Amino acid sequence: MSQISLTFPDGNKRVYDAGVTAAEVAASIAPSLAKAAISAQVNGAHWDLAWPITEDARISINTMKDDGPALELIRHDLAHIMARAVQEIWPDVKVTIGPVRDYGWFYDFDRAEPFTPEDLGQIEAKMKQIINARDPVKTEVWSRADAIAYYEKAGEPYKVELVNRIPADQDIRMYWHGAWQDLCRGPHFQHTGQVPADAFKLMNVAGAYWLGDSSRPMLQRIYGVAFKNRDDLKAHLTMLEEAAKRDHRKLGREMDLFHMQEEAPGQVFWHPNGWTIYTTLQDYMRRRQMAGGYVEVNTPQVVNRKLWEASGHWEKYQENMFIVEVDEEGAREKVINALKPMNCPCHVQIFNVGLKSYRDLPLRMAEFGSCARYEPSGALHGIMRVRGFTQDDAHIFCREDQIEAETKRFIEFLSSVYRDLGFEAFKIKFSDRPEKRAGTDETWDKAEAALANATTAAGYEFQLNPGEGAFYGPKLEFVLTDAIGRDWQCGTLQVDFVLPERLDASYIGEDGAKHRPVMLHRATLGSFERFIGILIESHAGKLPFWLAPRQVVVASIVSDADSYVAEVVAALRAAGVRAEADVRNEKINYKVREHSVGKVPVILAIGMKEVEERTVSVRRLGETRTETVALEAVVAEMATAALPPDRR
RNA sequence: GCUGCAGUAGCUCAGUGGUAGAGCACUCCCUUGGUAAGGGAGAGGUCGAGAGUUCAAUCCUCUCUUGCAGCACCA
Repeated sequence: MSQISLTFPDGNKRVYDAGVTAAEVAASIAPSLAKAAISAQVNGAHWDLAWPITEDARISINTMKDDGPALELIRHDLAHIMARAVQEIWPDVKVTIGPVRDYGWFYDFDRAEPFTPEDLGQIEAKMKQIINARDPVKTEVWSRADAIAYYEKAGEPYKVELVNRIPADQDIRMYWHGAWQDLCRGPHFQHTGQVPADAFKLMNVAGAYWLGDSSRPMLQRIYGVAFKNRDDLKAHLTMLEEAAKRDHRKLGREMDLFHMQEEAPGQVFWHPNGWTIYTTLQDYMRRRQMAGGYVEVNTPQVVNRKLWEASGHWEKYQENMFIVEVDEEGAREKVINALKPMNCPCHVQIFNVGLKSYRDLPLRMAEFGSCARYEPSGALHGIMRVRGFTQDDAHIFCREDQIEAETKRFIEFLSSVYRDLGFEAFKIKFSDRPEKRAGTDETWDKAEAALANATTAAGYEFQLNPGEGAFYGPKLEFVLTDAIGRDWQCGTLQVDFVLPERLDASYIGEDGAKHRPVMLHRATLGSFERFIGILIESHAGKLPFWLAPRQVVVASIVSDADSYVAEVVAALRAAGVRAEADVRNEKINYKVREHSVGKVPVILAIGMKEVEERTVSVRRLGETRTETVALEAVVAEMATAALPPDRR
């Protein structure tokens, strides 16, 4: 038998017979390691203890102390254990796939009856039985034909399809937990009893299309979470509860920011408090954009279909557009308009008025553009995914050789804005050419390189989203995360070669001839609606002072202080602070509680002592201590705090 | 759009085949109280909309609508 050399993490090498398993390697080092081993890393790959090693390799043995591999095995084994539990309870259920994901796993089943919450309890109980049975896990590599024959006989059509989809150069691995069998690439524990029986929980059931394809059958997906021990599970469940308290839909109601109602699904009724946030943010963005070399425009909401036909939206985007038909007197047929879903075609119309010179480029045309999109009903989500929203949109008309500089300039602009708004970290996703696309490969090469280079030059890394670009050009997405970890695209920058062509935009170059500009679609916040949703969640409603709708509440302790309260409020307002008086016939405890719950950053309490001394008692949100400060000093401090970041 | 679940007072929620209840919020009265809920009284609901079954529907059935979770979508 041939021999192989294995290199350990400390650099030591040892020679083994080819085909030695990771379990045998562990045993050869120490009995204690053999006992503690759960899996191995072989040349970086996560390796089942039972798999043979056939060539020279770097190896390290994993134990339960190695979080990454341990959690991977726990969650992965639980996926199979859950599938087995389901099939033991309902033998006619068809199994499909069950991968590990953040904090746990899911498994998709085909079953005519829906799973109920009671079913989940029953499945959990069965899973614990399977774990306690400590069934051995066995792995074998099979031929494709054998695997297909096996699953056909077993009546598992989804598995047959999965086997057929495994690439030719990959092993087809069959696993058994006791007598129960599943197709899986592994690795797994050695027996089911290695999974902690008290550190997992089945969370919910939801529909999911087979293979993610909406033309395929809908399956039932059961989600579970799992950890190494019960405390970690508890901590996770507590974290979810805390996150729910930060939900912008809940805080929006509690802080009286906005509401939505049946008659206008996916559209926001902004209340005074919420609209204060909105306009404060918009004022800030307007100043930043002016300083950043943009010109601001405004364009129509309702536009005739002819423009949408010319831009291509009528063909590609009609399903998402609100169409407005108007009976015009004397007209042969109805006039058809659409609410604008995007601002770009309108901006090109402004660009097209008069002749543009190369000296005008780059022309950065901004609009707080109110858009309406008929989003699919299931996609709506609070104020984060809506049908009516306002983008902080702009289109940069430039030459191809200006794309890179403009992109870098925008990333720097965006990151400065995000920093001002409290987002130090954000993700950048880079979506490159899709299969169906306009433009030549050469142009795509240039555009993609420009985006990638500009991102790197601005000092950021990006995550590649292969093939996810728009048909008209590649794009960057700037992604922020909500309270429970869902990603939301906020900012974006998209290169567009197509629209200038379709709408015949041109400029006169140095050579005196007409040229086609490139358009960069870009948004910094994305939409005010979504961004404010993120802002609320990331601050748990405790917005920075300059954005807080009510910055200061001046609360009387006794009614004899009322006139001084009014004086304090007036002084604060005169200094540009959003201040309100609370002289209700309530105890100070009550007022403090109510305004603390309402996330007012500063409460100034006023009793007779303050009246006599011309001071105020300052209580800041999140603190229980108070301090007594002279009125003038507080007004000056609050006035400074109320300044937006770009004015400090 | 798809699958599942849900819609009862402003909010959070209980409840029943014989047309409804709690707590908080709201209004009024008492209370002037020093930093997270003082006390009392009162008002408030076409039980999401429509149709059907029934002597009788908030409750059962169907359709629609909105929301929630996930999937799909996301120029």
